[in-house]
Amino acid sequence: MVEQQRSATLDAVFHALSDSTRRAMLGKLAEGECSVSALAAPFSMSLAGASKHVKVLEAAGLVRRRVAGRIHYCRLDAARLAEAEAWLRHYERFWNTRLDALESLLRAEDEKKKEG
Amino acid sequence: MVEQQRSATLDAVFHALSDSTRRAMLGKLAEGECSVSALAAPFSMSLAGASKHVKVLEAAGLVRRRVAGRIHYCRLDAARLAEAEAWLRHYERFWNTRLDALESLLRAEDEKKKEG
DNA sequence: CTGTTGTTCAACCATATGGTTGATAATAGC
DNA sequence: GCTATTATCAACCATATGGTTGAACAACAG
Repeated sequence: MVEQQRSATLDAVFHALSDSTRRAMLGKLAEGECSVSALAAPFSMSLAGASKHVKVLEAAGLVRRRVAGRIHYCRLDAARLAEAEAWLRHYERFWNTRLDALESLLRAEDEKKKEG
Repeated sequence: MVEQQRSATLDAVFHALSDSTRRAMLGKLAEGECSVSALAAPFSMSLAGASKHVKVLEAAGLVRRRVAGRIHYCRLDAARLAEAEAWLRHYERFWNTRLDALESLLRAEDEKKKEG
């Protein structure tokens, strides 16, 4: 059940990251806290549309919101990004392992040739 | 234009990763090359359905296919995973920076208290 | 040749997604 | 109080997604 939860989290995080508008928003948030309209500004899109993107990021746990008066300030919460990265890192390890295995295989072949 | 291409690639890769069925398939592929039906086996889903997932992974460049007779062998191509990880790693750096900044801020506050 | 296996394709369905507009609510400034 | 600003909500639209079934096709086994 914990696994399912983690899986659902990864679903949401990766889905949130699969849109370039949202990735750009995260890029801006990496510079610091930001209002929703400031986040929306760079895009030729209605504010309501941008607001939906912010909600997707929020639902994925990538963004947190602080309401001050009529302004909603958003900031990055990188913990979930770290989870996603950890998932990917597992495959990086596999990838390196395979490269290492290939390399030592080639080296062994090389030695054989020299000997023969 | 190169940026747009990279962006489209990330779109596809993150979208491919946003489904737990596809992540599980990648998990199996990490163990080694695998036929489509072997990939489909663990899921209570039609073969045609599973085949669609494989195509999504392939379109994202995460999986490569080798056809031998009637069997389609798939294998992981981790290069695109590495790209996605590189994107995430940028934010990890930001995250660490922020933590470091916070830590030194707290340390400074602490020093002040001691002095005062 | 026949039958079975591995796989894709096409058509279809329900639901999700990314976007719009117009209305609504809350707050700040005059 | 009136108006402009910040943001959400609700309804709607077109398209994408994840799944199904049934048919097709290629290849191996008898």
